[in-house]
Amino acid sequence: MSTTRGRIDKRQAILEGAFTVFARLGYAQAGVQDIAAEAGVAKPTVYNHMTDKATLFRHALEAAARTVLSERLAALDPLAAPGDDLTATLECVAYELLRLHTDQRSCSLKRLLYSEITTFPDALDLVLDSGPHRLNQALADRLARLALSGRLRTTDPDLAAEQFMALLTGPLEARTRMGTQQITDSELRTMARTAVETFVRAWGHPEP
Amino acid sequence: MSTTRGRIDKRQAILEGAFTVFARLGYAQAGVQDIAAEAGVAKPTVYNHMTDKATLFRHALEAAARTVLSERLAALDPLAAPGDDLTATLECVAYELLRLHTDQRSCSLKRLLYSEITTFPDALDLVLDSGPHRLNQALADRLARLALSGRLRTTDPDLAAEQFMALLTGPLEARTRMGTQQITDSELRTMARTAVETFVRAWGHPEP
Amino acid sequence: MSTTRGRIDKRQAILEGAFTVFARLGYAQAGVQDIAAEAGVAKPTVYNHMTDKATLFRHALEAAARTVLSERLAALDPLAAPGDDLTATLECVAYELLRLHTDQRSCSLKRLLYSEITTFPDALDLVLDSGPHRLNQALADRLARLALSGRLRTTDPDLAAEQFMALLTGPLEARTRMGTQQITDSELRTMARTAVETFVRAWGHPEP
Amino acid sequence: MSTTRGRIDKRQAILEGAFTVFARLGYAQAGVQDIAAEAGVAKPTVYNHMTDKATLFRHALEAAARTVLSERLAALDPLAAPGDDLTATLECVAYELLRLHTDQRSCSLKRLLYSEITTFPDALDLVLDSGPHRLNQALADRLARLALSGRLRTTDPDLAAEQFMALLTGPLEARTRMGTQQITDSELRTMARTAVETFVRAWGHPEP
DNA sequence: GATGAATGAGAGTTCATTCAT
DNA sequence: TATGAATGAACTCTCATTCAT
Repeated sequence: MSTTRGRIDKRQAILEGAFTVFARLGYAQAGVQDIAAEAGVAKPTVYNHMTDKATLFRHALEAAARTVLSERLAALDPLAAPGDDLTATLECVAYELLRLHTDQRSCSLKRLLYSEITTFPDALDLVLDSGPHRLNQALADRLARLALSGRLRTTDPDLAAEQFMALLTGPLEARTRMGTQQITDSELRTMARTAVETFVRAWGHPEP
Repeated sequence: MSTTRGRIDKRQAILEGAFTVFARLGYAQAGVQDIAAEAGVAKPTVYNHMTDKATLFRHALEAAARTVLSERLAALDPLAAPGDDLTATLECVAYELLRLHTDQRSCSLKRLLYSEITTFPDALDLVLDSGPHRLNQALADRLARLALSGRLRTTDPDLAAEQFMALLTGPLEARTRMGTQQITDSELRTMARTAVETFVRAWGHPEP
Repeated sequence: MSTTRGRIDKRQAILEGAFTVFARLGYAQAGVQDIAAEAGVAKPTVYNHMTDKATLFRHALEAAARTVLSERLAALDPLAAPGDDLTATLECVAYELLRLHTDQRSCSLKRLLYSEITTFPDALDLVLDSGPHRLNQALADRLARLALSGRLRTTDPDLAAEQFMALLTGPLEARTRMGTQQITDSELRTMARTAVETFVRAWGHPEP
Repeated sequence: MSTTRGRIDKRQAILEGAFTVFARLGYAQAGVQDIAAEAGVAKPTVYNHMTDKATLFRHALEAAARTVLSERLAALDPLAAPGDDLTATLECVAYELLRLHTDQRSCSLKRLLYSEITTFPDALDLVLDSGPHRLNQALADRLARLALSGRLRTTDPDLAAEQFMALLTGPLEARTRMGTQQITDSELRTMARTAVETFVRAWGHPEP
């Protein structure tokens, strides 16, 4: 068992090291050497697990995307049982999503995707399909429930979800200088509040 | 004079060729050879004009960014003299901005920026500062005027501008698969209308 | 015992697999991996039997050389008891030798020797000494007996043997394109007859 | 012109260096590094002239084969105007051929051919066709003339040529240990005399 | 000023060989 | 004993960059 365990650990270490180095240097600049060093193994060991630098890249991307997605999905949980104060719940979710959108891994993943789209057109399928799309859909589901129970007045939950995410993350890009600048937690809360405010103004039920 | 002219032309050809090739292959994959070929000159000629591959990249990026910015600024012109139908004017501007955001050069520029942020931290200053920031500011100016004349009810034109752009371009990313997929013109118009609709609902003056 | 048996079998399998692969790819191109696969064992097992790739090569060569030599020696048997028609006997032996010289293993062995002479100068001692030399000597012995009994008129059986082999195998090289082209059996017979004819004309007793 | 000259010189140096190193180490063991060093140029320069290590090998082989062939053809010249003593002329030619067959380049060429036949099946076409075949044909032509003028009694000059070469070079292989051992000049002369003697005994006109 | 030729440095990939099981 | 996994060393080939023309 320990053998298998060791092998799995090494594979994991390689994938994580690969993502780290790719994120730091970009695909082309990152050397397999560097990745091996980061993972604490020898270069050929990398090739024993992955056939290619390209394959390594794809797998590293996929693993990171999986993690990122599940974190974001988890952030939607509060919407499943919103308290009396819908706006507060939305702000809570919004803040959490913002926080996740600005963390290291998320930014790196986005950057890597953008940079290598042309070289790895198929990487999009690995990441996008199981990424934003699924998140949007999950969010739309929640919003649909809220609409059904009369707490939102949209008839197009997909659109509402899309615009919620747009209002939330759109400003992020400029403020973080495309993910290069950290942003204070309080500013993050403000952004969440602002976005929710506009969202509610546009889609919220005018409670008398 | 013709010599000087030829020199300028060559410089221009090199910059454009560079941007084309960088966009196609990314910074690291693009060879100076390829760029020289694309520009129709010999490799050392490139070095006679630019000291470095890095310098070449920066200049090519800068030139492209200038073009992109001026196009976008021009798209805001209708807002200077909006007709009676504000919504229609906004939709017109929105559509034009969307069109510009989805064209080849814009997408390539964005991709290149994302990919090389870590390698060229200073490229952001060249592009961002004279890019989205200035566009946002110009848009905010227009919106402020509209607010002053009572046609919008915001007191924070910067925020309004930011959210206008967010509602507009946020959905773009998913729909064009990060710029890799073309999008039909009619869909573009729908997106413009949808964004403006929500924007007006949130910020428009409730005309009785 | 079965263990010992299995071990011996494995050793044999490794040696044969090694020769096969070396013959197919050459020493340097042949991977120990390939050899292990051909022999149906794992790579380290090869190293359990042979210390080195080089050692493996030497042993494989030696084994093949032994086989080849014994086959050729056996082909000389008819000369021990030549019938009345000496020419016919010679042709028979000649044909058999030619056949052996053109078979797969012989050609491969020759090729391997030539290719790795510089890398394995000692391989010559393993193969040559117990190869052509011994064959030549055996043939010379037979011819000496024939001379003694008056059926050949040479006084230098070594020379006669050498020239017999030369006349026989010299044309082979060109006709088989250095062993790459198969040759029809009838052509083989013709070549045997032609060589013997000339040999007899030069060395045969002018039977009145 | 000097530029062109320099380029040609370098190309020549590379080809010669390549042949030298390939001969010394074999195709697979020879590093492009080594070849470049031998030629006195940098590694990439080799790649500027030849696309591949394989291409380099082919060209080097071809060049060497051309040289070897022309030398051997020149050795046949005396047969064009044989003096009164045909045997002497034949011995002279035979000796020269032997000498050429035992020189460094010839042996190396043969070794390289044998070693890489499987990897470079087309190399045979480059070398053989313009090699032994043409030599055999040229020799056959000379012998045909001699037969016509009544100084040989063969009716099959091709066969005679083939056997002449066989008698000459067949013993060479064993005596030089496949080209690894030098051979004294006097032994070379003896071998030439012996071969011619047998040849004349078989094909020569029985001068009364 | 523009170019063909040359190069130093370095990348990905493979392989013979060795532990640990 | 036989093997899966790991590694150090080496190799082919590429590229940004610089002379000499």
